[in-house]
Amino acid sequence: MVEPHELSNKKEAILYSAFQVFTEKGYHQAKVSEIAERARVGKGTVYEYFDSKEALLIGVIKAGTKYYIEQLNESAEQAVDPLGKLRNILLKNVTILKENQNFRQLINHNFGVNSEQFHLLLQEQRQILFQKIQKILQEAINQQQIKPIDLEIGVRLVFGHIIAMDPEMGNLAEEQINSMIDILFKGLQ
Amino acid sequence: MVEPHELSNKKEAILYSAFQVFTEKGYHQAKVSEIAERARVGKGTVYEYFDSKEALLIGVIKAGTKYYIEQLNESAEQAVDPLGKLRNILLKNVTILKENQNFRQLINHNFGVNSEQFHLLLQEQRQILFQKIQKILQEAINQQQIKPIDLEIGVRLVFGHIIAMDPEMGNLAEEQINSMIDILFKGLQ
Amino acid sequence: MVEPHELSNKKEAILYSAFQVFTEKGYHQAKVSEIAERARVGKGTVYEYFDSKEALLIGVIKAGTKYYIEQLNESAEQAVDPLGKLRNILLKNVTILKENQNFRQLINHNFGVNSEQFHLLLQEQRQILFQKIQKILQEAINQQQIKPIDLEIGVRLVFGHIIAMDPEMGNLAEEQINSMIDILFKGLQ
Amino acid sequence: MVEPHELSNKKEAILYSAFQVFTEKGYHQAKVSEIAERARVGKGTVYEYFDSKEALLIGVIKAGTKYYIEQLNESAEQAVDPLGKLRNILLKNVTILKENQNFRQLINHNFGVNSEQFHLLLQEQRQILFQKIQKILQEAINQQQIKPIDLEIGVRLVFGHIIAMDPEMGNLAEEQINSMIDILFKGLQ
DNA sequence: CATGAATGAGCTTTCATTCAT
DNA sequence: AATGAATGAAAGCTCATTCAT
Repeated sequence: MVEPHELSNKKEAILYSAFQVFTEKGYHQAKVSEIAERARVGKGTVYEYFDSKEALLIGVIKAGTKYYIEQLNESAEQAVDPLGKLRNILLKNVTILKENQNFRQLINHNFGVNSEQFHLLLQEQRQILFQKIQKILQEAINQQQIKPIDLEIGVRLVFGHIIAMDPEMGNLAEEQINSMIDILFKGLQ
Repeated sequence: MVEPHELSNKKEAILYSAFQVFTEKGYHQAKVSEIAERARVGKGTVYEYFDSKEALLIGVIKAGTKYYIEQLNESAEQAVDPLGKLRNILLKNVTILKENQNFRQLINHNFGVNSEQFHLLLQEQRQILFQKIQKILQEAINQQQIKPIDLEIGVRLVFGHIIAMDPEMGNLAEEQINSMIDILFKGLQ
Repeated sequence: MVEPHELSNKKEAILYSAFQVFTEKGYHQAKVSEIAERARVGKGTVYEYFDSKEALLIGVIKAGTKYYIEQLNESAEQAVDPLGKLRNILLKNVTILKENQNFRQLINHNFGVNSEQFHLLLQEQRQILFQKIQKILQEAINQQQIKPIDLEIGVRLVFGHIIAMDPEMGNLAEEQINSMIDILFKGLQ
Repeated sequence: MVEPHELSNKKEAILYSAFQVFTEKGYHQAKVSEIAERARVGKGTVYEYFDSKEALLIGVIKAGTKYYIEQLNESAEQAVDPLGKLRNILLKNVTILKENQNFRQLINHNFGVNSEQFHLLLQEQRQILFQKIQKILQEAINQQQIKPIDLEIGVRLVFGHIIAMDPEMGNLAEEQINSMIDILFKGLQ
């Protein structure tokens, strides 16, 4: 485990430390002073790199979702046929959430942050994911792996599955996860 | 639209006013003083009826989820066969969320409230809903309307659909909603 | 032990209940509502009999010091010669304070009450005690039991002894108390 | 007279300003905001140096009693024989209390503060004084300046004298004070 | 670039007191 | 005379942010 202050550059140290603190305590309970301490920098230094506590949250979320989407993309690329890609995305998603429950908490526990910017960012990130899924679904339709459906609906169904398999509701066996995906695919065929 | 202070009894006026304010601003941004003002009572009066700001949030959530679950139950009862009930619940859910977007916000915007009690309450309410769905799925299996599946999986799939049809991601036409439900049912058969 | 609410008339019940609560918690920690409850009357009723919380404290102190001084007087009267009276007063004082430690606390714990009236009252009561002592000392001088001293000094010395024998600093054996009085008398002779 | 804000360091300015306000108004009537204002610092700054309002009171008392006991010690050291030391302590005590009536008020007016810590501190300080007196009395006994008495009693008698000579009951002439001390010594011989 | 001492706006909560019944 | 629901002033404390060094 890397400690925040061991990171080479200060901005990253602050970001990582903020990730930890926001995750553990939630935005409102998190203190800038604690973030600074864990990053082993002065409180003022945090403000050299980020305009405000909220900007810090935004930064953390940005870095987090970037990583998340990259991971999903990578795992998608390891399959060739569209349904294989979709299955990989769904499986990987469970893995990421399970291995990194903090990440989930980071977003959920901070949903209460009433900030236009925060919500726009989350929506934006969701859009990126949605477009990826949409593209895969279109391929699947083109290759007649699933019947032609309204893509809006398709994306939502996949997203619903992502939520349905969230380890926060309790862990699922590999087998159960695959069954759930099978049911989705069967419905779509 | 009824104004909070028009409600006959003070407790209800406070509860309703709190609902509005929590919804609009989120828990942390909400001021007890504003809640009191809108309910046209003194700040102290709020504390006559609720022990703390948090107790007020709990009260609001309790009233809200009670209403929500009652509505879903009622609409379920209007069908006789299990899949009909399930369809009704899913349809009604969309209607409730659409008509009452505040309610969604109330829960989402306050998810960040770091309170044991708050999370327990939400979990408890979700359990009630889950048990209802589980019972319906069992009936559907018994009547051979769907194939015998792991109920855990079944409940999650329905829950995933509830999320997938959330009007917050944009409104869906009646037709689209029904197709989504059809896909679910097809997957389960 | 008599409970406050068993007293025949409401004013006394309130007074006694106030005595208990002020004693146990001190003036600032005492709540009018608790005083009312213990006296088994409504909060409003307290205000029928006393203008304010402070007036209630004054009332309690008045009743308490009246009792205290009466007791000292009575015990003084049980001796005939002045020095005997003085010894009795000093002995009785220890007994009262020991048996009724609450009474001490009532005065000490509320010394912080920053009220002109309160301090005047205490001073007034002290004056009454001082005059009694002064009179006895004068008699003792007249009867040549002690040498003629400045009465101001004499009164203070007796008062100092009262404090010196306070059971709050720890209990003294009967024998120790008498030794202390002997030392005082020897000094005065 | 030095104004609090003229003190070189902030902590001292706050301490002195707190001393004034606690003295003038008593603990409960004192507002942290007023203490801050008089020290010409922000309210938050007070909390940088002291954890709470109560910690501030403790700090003030500590500084005050430290000064008080140091003064008494110093004046004791200016005599060689034990009874001389005792006389010096008693005389100095009157001077301190007279010159610094606030100090007395600080302790008396705050006796009502219902805090374990506060009372422990006062008791502790009283013990220090008592031990000093006890040691002197023992020396006096050893040197046969007074007859061998129970030291517990001796200490109390001296303490009673300290109270008896309190300028709050009215000023005493130098001569009167010395007579009072003479009476004590005569009693002890 | 880096710091952390200083700041003060802003919030929840308590409770003496009032007054309509 | 008796009540207690309603009130709102008042105060301690937190912590994001600033800025002089």
